[in-house]
Amino acid sequence: MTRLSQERSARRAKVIKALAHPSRLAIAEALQEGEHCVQDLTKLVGADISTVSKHLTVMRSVGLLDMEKRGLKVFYTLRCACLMSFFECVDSLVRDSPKRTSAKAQRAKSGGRP
Amino acid sequence: MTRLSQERSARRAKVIKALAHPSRLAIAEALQEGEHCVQDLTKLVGADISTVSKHLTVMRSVGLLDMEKRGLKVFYTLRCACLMSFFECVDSLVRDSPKRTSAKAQRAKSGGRP
DNA sequence: CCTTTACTTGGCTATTTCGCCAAGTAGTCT
DNA sequence: AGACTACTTGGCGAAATAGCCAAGTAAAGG
Repeated sequence: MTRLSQERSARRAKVIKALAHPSRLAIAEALQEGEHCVQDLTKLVGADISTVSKHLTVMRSVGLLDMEKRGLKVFYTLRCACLMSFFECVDSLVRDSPKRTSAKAQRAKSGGRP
Repeated sequence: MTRLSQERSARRAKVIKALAHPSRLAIAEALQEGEHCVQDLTKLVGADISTVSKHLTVMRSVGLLDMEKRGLKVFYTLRCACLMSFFECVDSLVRDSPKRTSAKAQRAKSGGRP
């Protein structure tokens, strides 16, 4: 692997990691329909507000979100219009994954003597 | 958030987590052009073969990959045809993310008195 | 049967991530 | 100024991840 493609994978991984958490996915989904403040998102995911704030910081730090303070509230918006199609792709995997067996079981299946 | 959408986010997160690592992204990218055996992928990512094998197990366990043993070698293939378009989306974020400042700096910027 | 090749698994430590509580900051309102 | 609301940050223990080495398994070939 070239040095450049290593760096590319590292940069991509940072963004994808920032998405790879149930609460953060729920946040991303909620934000597709428009901006929300931290309070709303906190109710949505049902965790401590400090936890949610840190999730938002993570997502913002990789460029997934924008923030804007208006009065007391901070509104977050999605910067990525293409998430839904990816989620559909992920969901299709979730749907039609065969029950996955361990490599051990796999070996037994293909190589097993009767 | 409903119980059902919590579960959905959890399932999605598992798949996305399995992608959220530089080596695993490199593997996914290599496999888009066709199957590869563990040896090849090990050379590609430049880690111990046991490490690569574990990465492959993770990816397979969430349905991203299929494996097939032929002779001594084990060939892995991608089960997800839609990764490239997602990567392009991620890359666009990587490209045009403004240099992200901390919330502290952000506060100073918008609210600072001259 | 013994060796070699290709891969997986176990076990371990080091690092990272998660989530809460407590404390701090920033606006708003009286 | 003081009180209140909305968020962020620091800190810390618990849990998950990552990587290596060593040991195990499976197929191929002498």
